[in-house]
Amino acid sequence: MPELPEVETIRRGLSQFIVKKKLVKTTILCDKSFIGAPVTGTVKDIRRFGKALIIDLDNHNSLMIHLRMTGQLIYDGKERYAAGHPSDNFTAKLPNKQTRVILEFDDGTLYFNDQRKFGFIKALPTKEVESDAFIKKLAPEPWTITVDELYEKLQHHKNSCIKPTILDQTIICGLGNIYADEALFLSHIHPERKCGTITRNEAALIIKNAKDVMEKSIASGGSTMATYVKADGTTGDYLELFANVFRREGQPCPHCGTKLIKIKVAGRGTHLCPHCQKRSQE
DNA sequence: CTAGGATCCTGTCAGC
DNA sequence: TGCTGACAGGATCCTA
Repeated sequence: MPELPEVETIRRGLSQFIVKKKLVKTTILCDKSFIGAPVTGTVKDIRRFGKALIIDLDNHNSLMIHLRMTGQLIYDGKERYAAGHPSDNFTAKLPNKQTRVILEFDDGTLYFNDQRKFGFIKALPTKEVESDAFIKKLAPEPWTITVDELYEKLQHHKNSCIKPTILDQTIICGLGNIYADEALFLSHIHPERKCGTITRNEAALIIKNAKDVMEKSIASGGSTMATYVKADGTTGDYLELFANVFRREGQPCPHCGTKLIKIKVAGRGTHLCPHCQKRSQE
């Protein structure tokens, strides 16, 4: 799914199209993709908490949207704005087989597509957004978390591997599978290092690099979800240009030239340089 | 309490 | 061509 930078990019992009527009009708094509009762109203603002988007209406109702692994938001109006999990749906005719919810506005239609149905749209009163079970648990993002807070949390999970721990949104918020691998690579930390072995300086490094890699992605417009057309006519993923290690197994490490490898850590595909990221402490 | 694995669901791809 | 298993940019639930 889109991680924090992609969701932030969607927030900014979608705001251009639906703020001040009126949501007039909701069509639910998959029951599990919409929680609560449909609402109508004019969009006042779009907020983001971690990887969740909140669309606030002017009548104290809100829609919380989480794209999870394969969610997409495609606004079809005078022009089309498409974002989320990259696929042909961005340019396809809509609705289609993967369309789960259709939100009709006064000047366009917002399609919520989600191949695996893990994502959802939830209607709730605006005042209950911040006390929502998911939102409430979120840890601070890399821009606001302190080194002390992350370091202390890692000590509470001293026997867990560092990678799945920084994917936990209640530990540090915003990282997903791509940016976790990228941040650990830049920090020269092996994804299977036990949290108990991570030093205070290394915790600081993880925060700094998570921030750097996500800022770089936001600055380039959530580059990892966009596609471009290569000289030979085939499409490429900006992710290929952006990532140092993600989906680059077999290629040389940009730092030392060693072949990058892919392993499995806590069930997730994990990319690293076996030379730059040592399992044992220096 | 932690840590690990299974699970939700659909689709694609590699290998036989 | 058809089948099978592995895998997938997330998060929760269950078990030991």
